[in-house]
Amino acid sequence: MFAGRFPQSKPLSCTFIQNAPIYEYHEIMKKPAASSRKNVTINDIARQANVSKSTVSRVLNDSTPVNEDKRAAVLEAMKAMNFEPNIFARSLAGGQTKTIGILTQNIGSPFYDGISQGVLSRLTGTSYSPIFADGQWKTEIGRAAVETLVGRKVDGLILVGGRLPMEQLHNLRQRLPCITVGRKIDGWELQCLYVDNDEGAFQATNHLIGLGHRKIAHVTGIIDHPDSIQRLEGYKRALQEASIAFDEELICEGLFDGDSGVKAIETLLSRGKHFTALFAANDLTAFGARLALHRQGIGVPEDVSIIGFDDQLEASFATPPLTSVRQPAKEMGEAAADALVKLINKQSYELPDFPPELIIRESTREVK
Amino acid sequence: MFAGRFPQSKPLSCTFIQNAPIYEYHEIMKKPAASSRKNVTINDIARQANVSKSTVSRVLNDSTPVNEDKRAAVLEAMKAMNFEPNIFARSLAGGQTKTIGILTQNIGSPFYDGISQGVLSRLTGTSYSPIFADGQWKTEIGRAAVETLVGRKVDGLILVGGRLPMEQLHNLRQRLPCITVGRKIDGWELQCLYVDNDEGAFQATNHLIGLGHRKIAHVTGIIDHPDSIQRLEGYKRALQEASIAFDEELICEGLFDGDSGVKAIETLLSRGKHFTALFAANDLTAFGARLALHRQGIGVPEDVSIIGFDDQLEASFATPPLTSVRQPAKEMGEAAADALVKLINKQSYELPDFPPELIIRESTREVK
DNA sequence: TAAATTTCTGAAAACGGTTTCAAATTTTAC
DNA sequence: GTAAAATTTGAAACCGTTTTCAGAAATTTA
Repeated sequence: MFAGRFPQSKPLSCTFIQNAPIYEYHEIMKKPAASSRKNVTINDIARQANVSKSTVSRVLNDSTPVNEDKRAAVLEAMKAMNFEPNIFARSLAGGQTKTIGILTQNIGSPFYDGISQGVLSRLTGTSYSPIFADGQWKTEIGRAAVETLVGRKVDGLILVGGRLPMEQLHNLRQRLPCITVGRKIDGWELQCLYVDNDEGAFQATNHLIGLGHRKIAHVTGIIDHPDSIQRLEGYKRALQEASIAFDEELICEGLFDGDSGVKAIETLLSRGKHFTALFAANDLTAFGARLALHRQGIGVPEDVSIIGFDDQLEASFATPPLTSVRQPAKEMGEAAADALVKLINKQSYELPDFPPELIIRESTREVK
Repeated sequence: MFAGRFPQSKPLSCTFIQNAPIYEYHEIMKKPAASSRKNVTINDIARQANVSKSTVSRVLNDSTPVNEDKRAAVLEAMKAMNFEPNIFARSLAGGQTKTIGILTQNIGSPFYDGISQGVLSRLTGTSYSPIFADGQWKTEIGRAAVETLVGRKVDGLILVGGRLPMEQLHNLRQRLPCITVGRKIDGWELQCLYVDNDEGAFQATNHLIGLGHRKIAHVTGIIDHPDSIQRLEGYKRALQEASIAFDEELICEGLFDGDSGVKAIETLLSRGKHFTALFAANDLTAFGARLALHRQGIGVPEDVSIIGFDDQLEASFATPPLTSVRQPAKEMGEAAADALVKLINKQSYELPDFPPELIIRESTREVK
């Protein structure tokens, strides 16, 4: 697949002889004698501590009171023999799998990536391990991905974005604890973490209006993407509240990428529409637009103000630093992970609020 | 699959009584009566197909030839009853877990993120599910993370970056298939995917030299990070080959973030060092430097040329578009996933080569 | 056609835990 | 001091597969 781009100048190949890869560095690290690596089981512990395996199991799970002497003996044996319970045996026997499924939408967006990062970082160190599956923002693929995760008997599910129909979501929720991130679902108030896109777009647009701008262009994201729709809504709402007529010609359809910003500027200029500000559906698009304007000799923010959405890391270091709507992606991921773990363990929890926040930098200023 | 079980158009709940599904109509999705949601097992299939469970298992694994009639009967029964083997039972019984462990270093770097993405996307759709654990570029945490993954009996391991000492790596490799990405390890030629940082830095520096620059500053990454060290090496090597004396004062220590770029410029200016070009350890740092220069009224590329490293998405849309060393992160992740799956299944494979590639844009030009 | 092979197949034993159930022991109540 | 209740405990069943082992059936060979 890399044929064109990455010429395989030095193709290395690996051949197996009698199923054993050939290693060259034997002297460095001797493998612990394979035979003795037999896993320590609950039975070994039971024997060592002179109790039944039921008792060991009870100590392990703290499920039933156990006499203090025996408990101590068991614990000691476990420590001495370096016992580690077999996760698979445990889950087979009906327990939890200590596994959490994450459905991501792997589009390389800093927002969605940030969420995954937050989840991952918060789960590291707990007894839960995350299994990721990718929905690619496609309904069908997402459905299959969820199926995979459920098939792996995850204890809970974090759904990041995605397009699963409500029906399935409700169904899922009946079966196992779920938390959704980046998607607002009525009736799921307690299992839903999201930034109000509409509100963020409203704030952004309103900020421009407050600076005196009246001709505000907007580059949308992928047109049927829920985030795009809501951001467009917020933009419209702000205009309306300020009694500014919505002008179809100031809208350009984009794809959340940099090129969309470039093309949008070209389109707007070719339409001959005058505009003094631009609200882009995300930062990357804003960068593209800023570049295109620069090429046309149009200054930012002297001639045109620009606002992005995401407040990704690079926004602070753009020239000029980009005003943007901050979405606390990583924090949301962390909160989602925390909440799910509590939900699984039937503990009560609260979901913090994640209001969008307008970060004002130097790409916006009062209209000339 | 999902659709089959949970038909959307007509909300149904499915109850199994003596293995025969009985459908009842409900106006709203209702939870399939929890008690009766008994999973279909190999035994049910055996009964239905009138064979022993051993035979079912054989069909399932294609491990031993089975009479064509029976095989057909089994397959039919499996389809009819919508059988799905229990992964945990399978792994307990000694089989594979169909699980792949990924050790990431979650620093939010576009390069390392891209690798994870590539791995994830390539694994989606295969029978393997990825479990992620985060090493945070810390030896101890990484060690614990690997421990977790191994404890989950993953079939193979992808180690992305990280600082595990060689000893442990060799040890690991004895125990299960491993592929490392973004780290070069002698003796692991067949299990190692990396971009030659030294070479990339060399190309970058050399490009500047070719443009006539002689006073080339360099902002390093985190100083003891292997990538940083190698990039600094490449920079030095290029200078040396061009007989340009290495000047300690042109080096600024950074942290791979945007601020490092800003600070570096401040430092260089305060040192009163004259420089006509800057090679930054990564794009983000380059962005920061470009911004700081802009603030000082120093033009890029008119007065100072800048080169970054990573060629992240935003580089193309910076003002001016940033010349950078491309690392095909996602492709590497994909290749790693492919290779590991083959390694696990004892198939032979080849590792493509991933040479760094200098992407020349508009942030570099001939020295005045 | 009988003997020797080769193919299939099912019973039963793992795999490593959890959980039910009833017996054994200790406490409490009267 | 004894009956009743509560607390611990171990034996055994079970979770859903894979795998070994030996027997049955089909095929070859002599």
